[in-house]
Amino acid sequence: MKNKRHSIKDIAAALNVSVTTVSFVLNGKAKEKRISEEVTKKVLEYAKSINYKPNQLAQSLRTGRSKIIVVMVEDISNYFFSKLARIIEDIAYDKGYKVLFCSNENKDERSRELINLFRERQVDGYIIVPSPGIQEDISELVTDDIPVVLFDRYFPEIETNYVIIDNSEAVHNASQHLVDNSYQKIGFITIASNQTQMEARQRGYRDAMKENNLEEFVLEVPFYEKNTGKVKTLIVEYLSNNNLDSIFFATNYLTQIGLEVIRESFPDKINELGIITFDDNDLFKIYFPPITAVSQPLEEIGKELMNTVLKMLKSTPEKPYRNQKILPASLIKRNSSFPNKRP
Amino acid sequence: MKNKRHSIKDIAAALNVSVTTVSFVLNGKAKEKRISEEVTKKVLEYAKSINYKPNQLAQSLRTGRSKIIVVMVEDISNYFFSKLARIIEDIAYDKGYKVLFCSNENKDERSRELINLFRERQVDGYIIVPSPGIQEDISELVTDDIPVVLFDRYFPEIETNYVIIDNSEAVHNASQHLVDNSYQKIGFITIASNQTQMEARQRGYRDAMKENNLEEFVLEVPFYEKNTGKVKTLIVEYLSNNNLDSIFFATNYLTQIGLEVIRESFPDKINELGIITFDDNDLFKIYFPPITAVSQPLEEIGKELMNTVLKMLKSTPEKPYRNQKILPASLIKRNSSFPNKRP
DNA sequence: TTTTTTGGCTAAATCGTTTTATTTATATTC
DNA sequence: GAATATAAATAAAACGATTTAGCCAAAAAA
Repeated sequence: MKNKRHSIKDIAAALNVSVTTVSFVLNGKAKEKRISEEVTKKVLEYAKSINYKPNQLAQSLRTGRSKIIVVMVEDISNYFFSKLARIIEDIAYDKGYKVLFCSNENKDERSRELINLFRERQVDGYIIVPSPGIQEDISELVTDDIPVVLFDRYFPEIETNYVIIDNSEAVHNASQHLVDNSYQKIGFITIASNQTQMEARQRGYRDAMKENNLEEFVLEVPFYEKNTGKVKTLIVEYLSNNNLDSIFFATNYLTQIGLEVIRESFPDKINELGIITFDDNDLFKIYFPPITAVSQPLEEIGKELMNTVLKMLKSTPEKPYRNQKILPASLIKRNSSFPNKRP
Repeated sequence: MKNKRHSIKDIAAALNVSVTTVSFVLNGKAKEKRISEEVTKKVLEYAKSINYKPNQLAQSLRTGRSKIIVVMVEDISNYFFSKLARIIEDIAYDKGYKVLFCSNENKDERSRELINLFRERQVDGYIIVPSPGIQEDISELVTDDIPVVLFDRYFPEIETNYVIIDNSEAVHNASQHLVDNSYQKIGFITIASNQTQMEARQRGYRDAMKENNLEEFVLEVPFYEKNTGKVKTLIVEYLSNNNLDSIFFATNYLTQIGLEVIRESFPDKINELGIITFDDNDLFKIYFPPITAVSQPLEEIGKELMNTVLKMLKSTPEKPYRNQKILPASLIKRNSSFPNKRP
């Protein structure tokens, strides 16, 4: 019962026409290449009847296009990235592309490895959350005219397409929201990093504090410690030393650790501390208290990313498609940032 | 500066040897094919010097192997699946395979579409969370000797490899844990489905109730309603009509909705109702109260899955590799299932 | 010396497409 | 009637590898 796969050759043989003719017809070039209607019809019907599907590998080998797009994120198991992956996946399959997801763990070495791996495979385009030090590798892709779109963060010093959100604006607004709700000693817990998105977030916080003549309390924890123990200790100290009335967590990851710390070391504070987190999560909505979050427009980001790659694929080196998009984030206000609505 | 990619032909030309020779050497067949040490060395060195990387597409076209494995899950943005994806990704890249993730949304139509898509691409192996009605398509893969491993659930009626966990045992234990902590009116909220894993979970609950002479309270909500509204209503009714002292949620997805319902409609109950959920989530640990969860051994599942596919790839149709693995799940006991430790 | 073996290497077919250049037959123009 | 134009189709090269079958010279065996 093993029905062998059919090739264009089989069709040609069966119909007594040449492989070329079949190929032309199947690629919709019948008219242009002046294949008679009669033959065209015959080929199409037969192809359909045997359920012919072209061998994509052969096609790719010949055309140099693989119809595969790589999405490289920091960690695919992260809520933000996995939700986005799902959206990108849908759009891509819709357009006849497949998507390879991979995680670079924000490490340059791994990013490089992955990019090389994919270049061997002649992947058509890249959507990348760049780790801090891979400007050069990205530049190389760009000069080789391979479509790349960065997101979440970017390199101001190199000319690339990117889709990001207005981090500083988002944090600024959210900080102001805390102020408006009469919080006065607002802490900001972030990661020590000079990546654009983290700098922008911190800037947003600092600006808001300055505007309101409030003291700034910033805690920078070292970048992605594997064991969260150290980070926890730092947060405990920080919370003990500063008598804050509210905290802004600059990433989802920190929020999780932060909440854990609060639960373990300051359990009674959970219902009075104002809390805002960057990046939403389904569960924040049902937390006690529900947690106010800066929410990135996932749908829009996904669409914009895919659109950009697809347009780049269609553009020529002479007339490259340029798109540097900054989308606004929204603040989802929940109880955790209203003193009067607690818990 | 665009350094064109090198082909085997370039090497051959540069060294004045044949393409065949180069290929033999690069595939480690120098000895076997009696290529002199001198030539072997020359080729290897040159290949290295120009950083030669074979074109995988051409290789795949010729050999029929693509070094790609597909992982098809219900929804990649789901916590359980995305965590697992991350683990599988690591193992695969380590072994020289790439992984294509995709989501079938538990729909047969989509599963079929995806499988066909990938067969065109001559993907080497499949790891699949099967939607309810695709036995035939799976069977077809099996009879065509394409490696498939099912997981999370399986089809008892067809002979396939699979990696699952002992769902009934896990739920049975967890239910007993509730009983041991003096809960008496234990509800079980699940999805109306005859998939193996859901049936097993319900069986585990019912058996435990019977053994303890406790009444069974099962709520089956319709399968994956897109808008959660209906499900919420059902849960509200169910909770109002039965004066339960504890609830067992059969999936992560239901837990989220359930907690939302409790938060909205029975906010004071959150601190007395016993709660257990199937599938853990990072945030359950820091919930108020922290939620007891049945936790699947992600690492192990991932390893087992990849191992199985890889072994199947190495086996012959005459001597197929068989592996039907049932792994135990563990119960992570947190406050939500101890009346005396609340909240 | 002739035949056989073996060591070292390579030509050419193949995988399944796409695409360029060419052929053949018929119709049109001068 | 010869030259040209057009329609319809095809042969063959190419993409970049792997693999089968075979060549040739030197060494070993007869």
